[in-house]
Amino acid sequence: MKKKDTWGPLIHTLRKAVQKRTLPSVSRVAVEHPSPYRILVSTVISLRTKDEVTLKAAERLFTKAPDLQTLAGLTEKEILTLIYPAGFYKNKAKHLKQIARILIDQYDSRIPNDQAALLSLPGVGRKTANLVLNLGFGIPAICVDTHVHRVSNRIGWVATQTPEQTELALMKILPEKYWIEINELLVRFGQGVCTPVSPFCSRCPVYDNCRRAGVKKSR
DNA sequence: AAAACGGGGGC
DNA sequence: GCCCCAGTTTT
Repeated sequence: MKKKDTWGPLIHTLRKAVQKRTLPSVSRVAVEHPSPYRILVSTVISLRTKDEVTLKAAERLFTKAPDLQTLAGLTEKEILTLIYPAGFYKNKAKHLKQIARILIDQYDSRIPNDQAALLSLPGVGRKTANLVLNLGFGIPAICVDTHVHRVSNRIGWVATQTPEQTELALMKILPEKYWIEINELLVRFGQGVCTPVSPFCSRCPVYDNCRRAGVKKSR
């Protein structure tokens, strides 16, 4: 006997609230060029960097380095120039070159489709690894960024301190079939409605459950 | 658990 | 000027 799934309607409600927002940068890359290589590279670039900057940096890099071999052939400085001014560009350039080298030497020039292998790469944490699994391979995983962490706690889905705790808590309460879409949905909701300091509470469909954590003023 | 990495854009 | 950005690594 199965309990009725109340998540479907709730997710549908949230989706309507963010309907008009454009996709995050990595999702746009995924839509236009659904290759694990592009997902991985654009996700590394997207770390703490605005969508538009990420998109331009990724496009520039992809024209010079459309695959792992050409990426490994670029110097760190060349990569750095291509992805500037994405934040942390020195670290990212170093990591991208290292990643290309490691994948060519140890993974048969392929992007691995398992979490442990992805996590072993420099500059790749849980959020990046899970996003590559989701968008690159269609494998269910919950990737928790600042938006997902903040929103999940505010609207009362979880009560957690760290992103990893949020990931585990969401895996417990959310049916696996929603794991992929919930990432992008909560990010877009966090960007467009449940923003960090002055959220648009007037547009929020789940206001009644909100803890209003960290909310200074609402709009 | 907290600091460091980091330039650009929004307000 | 201050805050924020689809976080990760180091201390």
